[in-house]
Amino acid sequence: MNLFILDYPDRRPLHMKLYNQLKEQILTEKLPPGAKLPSVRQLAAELAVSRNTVDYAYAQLCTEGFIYSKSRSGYYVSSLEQECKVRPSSPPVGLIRERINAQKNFEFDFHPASLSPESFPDKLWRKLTAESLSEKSEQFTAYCDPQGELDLRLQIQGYLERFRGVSCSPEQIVICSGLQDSLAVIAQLLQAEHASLAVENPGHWLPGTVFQRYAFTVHSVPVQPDGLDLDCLQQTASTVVYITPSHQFPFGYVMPVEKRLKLIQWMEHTGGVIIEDDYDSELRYHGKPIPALQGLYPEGGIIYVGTFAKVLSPALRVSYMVLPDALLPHYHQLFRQYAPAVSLLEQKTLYHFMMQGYWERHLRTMRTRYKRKHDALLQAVQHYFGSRASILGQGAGLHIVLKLIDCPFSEPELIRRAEDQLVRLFPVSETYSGGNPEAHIMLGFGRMNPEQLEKGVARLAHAWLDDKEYCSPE
Amino acid sequence: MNLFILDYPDRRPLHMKLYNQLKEQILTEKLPPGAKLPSVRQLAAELAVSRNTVDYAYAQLCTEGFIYSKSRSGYYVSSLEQECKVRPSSPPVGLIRERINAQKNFEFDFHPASLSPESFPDKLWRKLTAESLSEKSEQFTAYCDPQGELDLRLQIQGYLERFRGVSCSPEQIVICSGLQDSLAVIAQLLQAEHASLAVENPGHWLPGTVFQRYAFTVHSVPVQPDGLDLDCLQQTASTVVYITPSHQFPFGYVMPVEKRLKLIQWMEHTGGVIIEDDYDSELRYHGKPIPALQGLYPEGGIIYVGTFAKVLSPALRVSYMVLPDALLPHYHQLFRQYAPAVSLLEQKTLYHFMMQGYWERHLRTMRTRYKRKHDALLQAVQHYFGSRASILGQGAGLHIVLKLIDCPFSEPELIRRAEDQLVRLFPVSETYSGGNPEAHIMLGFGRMNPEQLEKGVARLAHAWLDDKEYCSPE
DNA sequence: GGGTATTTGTCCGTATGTATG
DNA sequence: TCATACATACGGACAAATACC
Repeated sequence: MNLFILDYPDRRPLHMKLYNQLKEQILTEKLPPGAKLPSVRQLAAELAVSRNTVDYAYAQLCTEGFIYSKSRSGYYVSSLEQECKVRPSSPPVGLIRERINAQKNFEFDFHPASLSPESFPDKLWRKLTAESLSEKSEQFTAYCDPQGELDLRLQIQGYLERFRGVSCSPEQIVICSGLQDSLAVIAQLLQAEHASLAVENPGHWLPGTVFQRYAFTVHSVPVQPDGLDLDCLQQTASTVVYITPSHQFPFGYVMPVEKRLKLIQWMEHTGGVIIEDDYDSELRYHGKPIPALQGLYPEGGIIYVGTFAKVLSPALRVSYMVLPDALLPHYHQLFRQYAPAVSLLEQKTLYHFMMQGYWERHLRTMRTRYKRKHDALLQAVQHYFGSRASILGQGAGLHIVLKLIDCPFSEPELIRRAEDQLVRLFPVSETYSGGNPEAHIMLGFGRMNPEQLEKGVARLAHAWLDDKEYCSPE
Repeated sequence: MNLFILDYPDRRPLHMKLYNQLKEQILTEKLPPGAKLPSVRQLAAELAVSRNTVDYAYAQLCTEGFIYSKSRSGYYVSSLEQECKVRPSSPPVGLIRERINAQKNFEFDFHPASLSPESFPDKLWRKLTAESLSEKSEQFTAYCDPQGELDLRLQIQGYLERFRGVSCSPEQIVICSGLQDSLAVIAQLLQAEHASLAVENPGHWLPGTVFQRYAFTVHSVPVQPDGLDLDCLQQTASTVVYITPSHQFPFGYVMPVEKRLKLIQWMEHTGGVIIEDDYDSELRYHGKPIPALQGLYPEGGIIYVGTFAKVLSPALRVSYMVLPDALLPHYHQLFRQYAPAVSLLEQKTLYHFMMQGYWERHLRTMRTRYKRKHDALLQAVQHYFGSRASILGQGAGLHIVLKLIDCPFSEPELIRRAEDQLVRLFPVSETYSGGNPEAHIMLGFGRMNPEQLEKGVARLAHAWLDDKEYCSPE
């Protein structure tokens, strides 16, 4: 008789333990095909459990095909020609974990796109996920709208109209899994009629990379404090341009209305396309929020791209874009048969989040929270650096840019010195197409609280401004 | 059996809805005095609610004297006096349901990739999501591993090794949001060294489309009953080939071992790459499961692609691929800075699902469930079509292919006639690069239950085999 | 070899613990 | 705190299959 042990310490239920042990014995052919299992009563008595417990385990094995029941006779092991080959167990695993853990333990992390660690509404999200799962769960057994759920698109449309001045219909909205997904769709959409993209320099590295992989030629166009250099843009003869007009990345410049209108003129004359990335427009800490470029010319030609990554969660992978009406037929032609990039569950949960008003509430909460952090960082920089540094891109988003005055160190050296003080920084140079000409440093303030920000800046001042080296670099 | 409907939108608790409906039926004597009510278990299972819910309703009716319980026997309707006959109003409940059913035109849906509507484990998923959200929710405020969470990749690695004969390390695994995502990554990975892709004809339309957008030349290679025509493959001079060797789409051919080895030889000689799509390999209903091609040559050159869409949910958007070691450096170079395509929450939940053994259990349950449907469909086809049709691709997956013998109708005509009978079909022609030469029809059996399948096939026979038209088409 | 006692699968109602809101 | 709902445990009742006399 086989021995089963059920009373080992484990929080799993009895019937599951029994199920697992039986399955194991069947798979290893200790219970060979055709073998008769002990009767429900016998085994229940032997193990001192209820008959139903055994019954449940048997029933599960039955529905899964391991055993079959002959009524009023007994349970027997099926002859399964199945995958039961017991292969040699997997190779050593712990090594990979070590590699990950080997990373430096920083005390201060100025990541430019990290959010406040405690800010994700996990309990609320759990509740809303439960709601999403309990309604019409059969939806999860079929393919869904490749453009994204209509309910969610309606919510986003309303939000964009009320808060961002974006004018569109829900049919123009496409749910994406992040900027790279949006850009890939856009590149495929445009590649029939366009072949070159202009991007900001400095600017986000991603758009150029994505479009290059779709065989676009990518031109870097310098950015001035009022935004993209339009003369340069014209010289490149690009017909598509990617811009961040409301909060230029990484320097935070805002493109004034005159320039916006000129850009739209350029678009009209060249038949070009503007990709407007409004990535952190929600976060402005003083002054009026800048309405989206798209609202100035909703007739077409502008593709608006937005995300939930900066205010809600970057790990949830939900973003959206607004396509001009003229592009919709081609979009449907190319992507009608595709599947959406974002899980239906996530979409439904986000819909509930927005529909019940939590999104706008969360947005307000985050804005005041980040404003506190933002102000604390500015004050700390002012205090520790004074006239030795100037600040760019303040008043919005999740990071500022520090420009060191008369700095003797290169960017790598600055970062190395900060790391020695267990401070993590992120290079601006990667946003340049041709190196970081000046000593610019990005300081993200999302992750740390005001006290940490203050201490972090103190560490940086110590790392960089040690008077001896600073005043007399050799 | 009386029918109770509990899931109409109403905030009242389930047991109260049930109580009201039961009382209604007793008062109207649809349940006459002395009638035995369905057992607690039976009714609970039928309504898909907890036994306690039914129990509460019964208990309430008991204390109010509508029914009485004979212990260890069942519940019975009491013989009521006359006084309670006053029941004028009946709530207008079913109207909403009607509207929903009204917009659904088709009575029978043979979608080839739809799953069993009730099969998604929504309650379990809710529990596991709750677990995922309560542990380390600060992870949701930062960007995560673009390759996918290591824990999840470990689970997938173990599963692939034990069940599919795929031999790899977790570092080779990449979590993707579906086939198109996997293919896009692969195309970018290969575009530096390769320029042409061979696909099966007939076969899935997606791979060719995706690779074309990455500037690949796509060659269609005919498929024979033992798989891809290797001579044709060689003539195309392609260096990358996409195949479904375990269950060729859509015809279900299995590539025998000899041909697999020849294909590997081809790969070695040409330095080519094989993309093996194992999309529904989990679902085999008789005969030996076919181990993955990758296991025959784990040294490299084969990219293995798998998905959770066919067994768990197509709406959840999670799939995975296994890259050869040699491609990993290039992969990291291209994608290290990207964000993952799949939400962290979904990844964590799926990890818990696999880690706690639910995945393998679910898989077995689904296998037996779909086997029942598969067998029912085959039997129905045999019964209604007999020698007028032959069946391809049986014994696996979620669909079969029907080949009509001496059929006078074209594929569009067949589909139109089926639609007249409110039966929804999906064309095979889209899988051909040059039209559907014969009267092939895909019949997906995932969505319907055995009874529906039987009726659906009867409708098809009626639509197509009406003897007058069949024997003498004008 | 046919009736009978026993075994066995399969149903039943019930009680308690726990998660959630 | 309380109601709701589900998961997990329990032992009793019955009819069909089986073993035994």
